Amino acid sequence: MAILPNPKQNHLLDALLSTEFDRLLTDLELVKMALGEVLYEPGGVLEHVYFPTSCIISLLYVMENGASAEIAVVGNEGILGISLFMGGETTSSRAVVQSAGYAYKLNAQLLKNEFNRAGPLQRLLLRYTQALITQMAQTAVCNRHHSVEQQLCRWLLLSIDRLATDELTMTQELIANMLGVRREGVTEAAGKLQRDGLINYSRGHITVLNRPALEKRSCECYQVVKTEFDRLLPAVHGIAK
Amino acid sequence: MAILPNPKQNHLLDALLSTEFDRLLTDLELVKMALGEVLYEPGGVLEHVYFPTSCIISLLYVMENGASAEIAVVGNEGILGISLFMGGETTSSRAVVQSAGYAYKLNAQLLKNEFNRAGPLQRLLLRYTQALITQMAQTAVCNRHHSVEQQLCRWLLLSIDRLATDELTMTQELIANMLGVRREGVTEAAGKLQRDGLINYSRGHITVLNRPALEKRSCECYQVVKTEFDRLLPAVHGIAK
DNA sequence: TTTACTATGTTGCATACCGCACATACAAAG
DNA sequence: CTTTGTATGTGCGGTATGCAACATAGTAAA
Repeated sequence: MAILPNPKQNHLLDALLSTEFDRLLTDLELVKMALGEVLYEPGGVLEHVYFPTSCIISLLYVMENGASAEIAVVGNEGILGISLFMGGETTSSRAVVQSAGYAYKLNAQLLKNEFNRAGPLQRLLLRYTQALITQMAQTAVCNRHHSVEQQLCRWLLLSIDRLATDELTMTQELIANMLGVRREGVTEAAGKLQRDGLINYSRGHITVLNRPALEKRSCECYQVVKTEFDRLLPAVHGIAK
Repeated sequence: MAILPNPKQNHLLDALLSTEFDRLLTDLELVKMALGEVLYEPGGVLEHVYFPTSCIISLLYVMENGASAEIAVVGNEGILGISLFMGGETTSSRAVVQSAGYAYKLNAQLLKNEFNRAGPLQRLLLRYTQALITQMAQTAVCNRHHSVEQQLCRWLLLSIDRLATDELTMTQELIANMLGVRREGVTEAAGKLQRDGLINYSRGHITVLNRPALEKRSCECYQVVKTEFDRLLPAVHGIAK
């Protein structure tokens, strides 16, 4: 069950050329990520970046009045800390562990050095950033136009895509915070999905039972994001040339 | 009144070192941008990038059902076509001229070559992209939590910041498309702002009369975006070292 | 001046979501 | 087994916005 953690479980690390990978390998530190752990606060200085293998990180913005909204999620397909190499120096949103698991931590300066070689790793990270931009843009659209149910479907799909399993550990309360809606709204939408046999949940454990049906009930946003990630970041396995 | 167009009116071009600027100068082509002109369609191949000097470009996503939402705006502080150097090759959203004016057009390959030198221009473009990401993220938050009036204020402020003037040529119908709300909603919000003396409008011409008051009525999103642009892209004037 | 068009104003109704209050049900700890 | 806490279910009123239909008013062309 518990798979032995391995840096190659992160798609970006997996896509590196062996020379680049070897340069970083000794500095990659395996860390356990606990649910709810806050990795970055807005405005903080970036000391490390994280390559998730089996956890999911939420990027969220918390407003002055305390209300929040998720901007994007990062899982084993990506890296947390893009503003490091984009030049921001500081983080721009809060990063919270949404699903517990493992990640590899890397010193910020080391990644920056590698990025500045302007080689395959740089190109790979920029492509990933482009995919992340698509996810953010689609989140904006989704927030404007789609119902809570549609957004919940999108959110569940994006989450299970980033885990090996069809099961999530996540209360409705937390999902509501992510989506920036009321908990009751999530309860209602989730209740419908459960009655229709698409999902099953109980006290913080959600299981997706009928994935195709969930995709149908979701808005187009899920497919747009997924397609763009697949296009920009195909499973390249060490051939990021 | 009509200022002679000059590439240096674009802040990114203005921030370049003279050696870089000189390499590009002869290939910069001044183009007139007409209101409503569509520069990119999603999925299209990028043949040119644009450096606006006196126009504003809207990046918008149009959904399957025809509804739309603005993702970000690009004016003389930026460049249209970031996915070129981010590695996407194709554009990911529709780009429409929101306010007529001028821009400098540049062959995509030339910019790509310059970007790949991994020098000051690359760092500048990445910083700009980071600022654009902030704008998109904030749009997502704003769409979730703020009223039409607040969003209208934000939108007006972001727009006039990107022009030299306090006047915009823009019907309420078009603003509604950008914000992804009903035209009536804009009419109502704009009517209130006019009654309170903050703006003046008539048949597609909007004048901002009381900018500080507009900032007060806006949500925090405007300041967040503005602060981040100012932080990442101070007026450097040829010292992007 | 008249006509036609486009932009803006207004009203009525439907609905999705919010905020609040509280009921229920499951689960872990004593 | 009981207690306690957390997760989920439900109902009620309020509000913002959506959808639709139509009125008015500038502007420009005939």
